[in-house]
Amino acid sequence: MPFTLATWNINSVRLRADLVARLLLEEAPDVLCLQECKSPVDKIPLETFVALGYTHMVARGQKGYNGVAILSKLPLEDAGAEDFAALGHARHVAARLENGVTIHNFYVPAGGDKPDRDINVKFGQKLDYLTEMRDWFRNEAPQKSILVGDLNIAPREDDVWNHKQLLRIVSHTPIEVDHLGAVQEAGAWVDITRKDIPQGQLYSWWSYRSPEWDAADKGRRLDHVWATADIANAGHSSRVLRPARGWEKPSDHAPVFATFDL
DNA sequence: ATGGTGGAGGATCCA
Repeated sequence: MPFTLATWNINSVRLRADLVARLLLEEAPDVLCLQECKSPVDKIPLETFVALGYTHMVARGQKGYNGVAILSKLPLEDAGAEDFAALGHARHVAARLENGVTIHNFYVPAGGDKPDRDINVKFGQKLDYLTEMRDWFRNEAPQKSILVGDLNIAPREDDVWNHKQLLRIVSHTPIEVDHLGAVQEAGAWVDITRKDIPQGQLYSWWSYRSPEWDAADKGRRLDHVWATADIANAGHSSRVLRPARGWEKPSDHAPVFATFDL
């Protein structure tokens, strides 16, 4: 049966609870993974989502920053959370569906402005976070798993609006792309979005600082859906809900969808 | 090299 999942960096789940509700109403994914909730778990407006049939949630939160949540129409079991690089941040949570599929929801550190760990602690933390993700998946050998989230890296040339111009911009530097590739390899993860949409420019994020985001289209594909081979080998399809970037008071990210034949 | 916008929380920190 088809199973539809979406991932969305919401940039404050409390400020944009109405946008989340709109997405759930109009698109009705089975599961919605949110990042940057910027809220303690007990202040997430769960009633709004429960009223729309999303009666299950697994989340980790903190005041003001970070925060990840998995909303679901289907029962979920909390499958834990990791604190890679010991940052003390709510950047990961996992949940298990009754069919045994595990969902990992990640918000990888953005990494600051300068792509040099000697002068920018945040860049070093981002690389360390990815290295610990890699080591963890090397030990776990994930199966029947889906990994989604704002990974804050656009790995391919056609994942950014201008490859050459962004080579020294955090999110597209070769060292970040290498680190992300090592995570992918360690878990034998398949990039579902790019399996389904292999050709052409594809973005999920457009900066607030760029007016005319739609016309200028200076985007990056920072939001990802990966799956292990047992899931990826069955049928699947993907899309980016770009219009959501143009909704009133939008997040700077658009939701990424994947539908699997589970 | 710089600044551009937006969220949290009430000064800056973060993206």
